[in-house]
Amino acid sequence: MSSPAKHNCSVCSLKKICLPTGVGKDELERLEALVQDTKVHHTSDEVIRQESPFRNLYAVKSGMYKSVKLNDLGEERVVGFHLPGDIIGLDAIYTKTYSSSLVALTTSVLCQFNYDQLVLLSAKMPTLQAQLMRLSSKEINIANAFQNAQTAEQKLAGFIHNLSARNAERGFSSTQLILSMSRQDIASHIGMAPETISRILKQFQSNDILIINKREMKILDPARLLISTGCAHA
Amino acid sequence: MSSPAKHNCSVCSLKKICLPTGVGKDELERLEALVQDTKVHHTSDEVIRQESPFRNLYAVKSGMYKSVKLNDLGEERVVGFHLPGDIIGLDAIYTKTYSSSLVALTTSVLCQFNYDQLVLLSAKMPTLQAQLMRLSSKEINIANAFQNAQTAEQKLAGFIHNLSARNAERGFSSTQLILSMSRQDIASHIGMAPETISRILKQFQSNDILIINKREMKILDPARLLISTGCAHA
DNA sequence: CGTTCCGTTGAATGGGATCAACGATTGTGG
DNA sequence: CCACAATCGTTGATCCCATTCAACGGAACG
Repeated sequence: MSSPAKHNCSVCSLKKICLPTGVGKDELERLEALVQDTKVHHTSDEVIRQESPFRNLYAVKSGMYKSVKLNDLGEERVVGFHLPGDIIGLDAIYTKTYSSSLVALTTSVLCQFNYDQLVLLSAKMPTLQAQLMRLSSKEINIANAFQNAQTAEQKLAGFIHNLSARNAERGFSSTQLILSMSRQDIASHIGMAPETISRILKQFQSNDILIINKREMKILDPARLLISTGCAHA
Repeated sequence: MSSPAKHNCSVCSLKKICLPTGVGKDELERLEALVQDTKVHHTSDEVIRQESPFRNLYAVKSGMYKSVKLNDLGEERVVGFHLPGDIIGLDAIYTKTYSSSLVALTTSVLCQFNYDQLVLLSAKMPTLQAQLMRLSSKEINIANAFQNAQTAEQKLAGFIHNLSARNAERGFSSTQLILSMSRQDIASHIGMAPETISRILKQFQSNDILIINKREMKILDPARLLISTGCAHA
């Protein structure tokens, strides 16, 4: 299911958005020393089990993961997708148990930080403390992001736009996206039927807003995609 | 619009859920000294203007507030309601500007904390730092709470159940609720038409799940209300 | 006393879910 | 290596839930 791998925050391309952001060079070594494990996972590997006790925060080093929440009725819901640089587990600080399971969507690598040690270190490193609060704050914004969408078109456009923006934030292409997740995962995440995803993607294609081939998407008209989200005017 | 009022965390009934949680007695005085202002607001007062620069966190001392977000198309959306003890502004730490406006729903009181000073203080007070992270983490959970609901019935039941739980958390009644907000505000918050709110409340009443008179609600059958949320089985 | 907003009710419409079927892809085991 | 199963993605037809439009009584307010 997983195998060890080398880690080194100093040379990691994601340090600009990940935990080390704002942390000084010398201090970085102390943060690095705290990374207990860096593990490789493969598609469908379950990394975190929902309800298990909270001990670690995780940072995505490469690949993609999804968070899946199971309710008392046995219904599954994808609560989020995690890209490289994302911090996972911030919501569990309060609840003390992980609120969802974490599953790899493709071959992916995860860095692991023990939270108690992180807290001890951040007490001595104001920059780390500040970054922890910033990331936690960012997570609140992410969670609130999808509240605007009313129609299925707006929901899906918002999802794609968001994925595009997050890609850009990481220095990846904002127009060339690889959807590592299935249509069902997308549907579950934004709260609609997979059939509707299909139909609206088709609609976007016939309007020349994007081209999609299997799980490779090319955004042709970012401006009209943004308008489709219902968040901006023409 | 607002007038000064006395503040004193030590004797505040909300210290068990508010910022002071976990903070020692002597340390509490230093936190108290940091409260710059405690102001009284009245219905419809705008306390925070969306997009204004982030400087302070706020804690609700009494009453109720709503957060309202305006998008580029001029559409308004209620993104949250704030009860006594709630911390407001945690999402703005990342964005550096407030992402929504804050409006009083009734005569209410707010405590104001300068964030920079709070950070300086928390560097010396691990308990305060821990509470800031806990509260931020809690906010992530709140934002994710409504993702489960599919139907209008589930959304509204979830909203009422949530309000009831938050009331209980504060030592108030979990069955006797005062809805300080309008039906339109509720509708905007959970993403449905105010007419539908009316119809489903009527349905809940004829099923003897609750009784509602103007803005006073009495929950008769919390168990069946929970089932209506679609989060639990019978 | 008129005006405005709030809350409710009725009737009609439509958007998205649901059900069903099918080809394509992936994965499995003999 | 291939037959088979299972999942994925798409398309079509139907239905139902929630929005929309419209109207009205009541309360709050100036």
